[in-house]
Amino acid sequence: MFLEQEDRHLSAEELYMLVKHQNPEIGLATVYRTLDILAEIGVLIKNDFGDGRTRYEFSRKDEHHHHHHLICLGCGNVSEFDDDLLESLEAVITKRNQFKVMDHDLKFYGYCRKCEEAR
Amino acid sequence: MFLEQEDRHLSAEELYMLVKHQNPEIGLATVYRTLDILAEIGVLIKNDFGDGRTRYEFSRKDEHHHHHHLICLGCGNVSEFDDDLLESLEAVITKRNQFKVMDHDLKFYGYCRKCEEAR
DNA sequence: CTTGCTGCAAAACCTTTGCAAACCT
DNA sequence: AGGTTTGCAAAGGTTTTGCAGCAAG
Repeated sequence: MFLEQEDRHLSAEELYMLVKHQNPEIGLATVYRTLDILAEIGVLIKNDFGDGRTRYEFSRKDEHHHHHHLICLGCGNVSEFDDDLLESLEAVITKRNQFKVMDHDLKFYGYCRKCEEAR
Repeated sequence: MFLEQEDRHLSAEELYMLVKHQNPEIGLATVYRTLDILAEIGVLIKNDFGDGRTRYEFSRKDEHHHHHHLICLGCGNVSEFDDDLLESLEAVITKRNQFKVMDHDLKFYGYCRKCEEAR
């Protein structure tokens, strides 16, 4: 399976449709199974943007700590955003809440330029 | 319906079980319908902690901006965490990414004291 | 020949919906 | 009566699983 085609945040169904063009007899289950494996070995990252389906993106190993997402409430498009400041926050939390932070997930919901103009 | 009983992050199913004790003939659909209404009028907040079900918590109007969550990877327990610093980040994002931020959602995954000790 | 991958269909899971019965006022 | 709310069962949407068949070593 070669899903090098896209660099975005696609759902299993969307990937299925794409892959089906190259390989019409593939099954949706195989896509899910492959995606699961790729996520497990760290090639992909699973994301939940609240639209009821899991979305996958490539994990870039040059990122020491992953980026965050800007989710447009108008068109649903997802863009990315880098920021370091949560790292220091984790230390504060660990001390203050007796909670050993392993990972974090930050999402911003709002409107992209196009959708904001259209409002 | 009186779900004053709990102050945590419960799922519809869990609330259903609780309410059923007082009122055994209630249906799960009614719980969902009521929860939807309460969320719509702002009494409850819907949360998605990645365990496949929506979890509800009371919205406290004394919070100008809502808190964030610490989710234990061991026992699944959810605790809360307050921090102001995302407010200023929103301004940066708006300028830098041409993205009008309406809301944000920050979650930390890790281990609570008990689970961390048990590891 | 044995092991692992595949596709298909069915199941699982959470949530929503249709509808008739029950409940107000 | 008229309108609303209910419970039940069925449907919905996404993801997982069982299993027989195919492929590969």
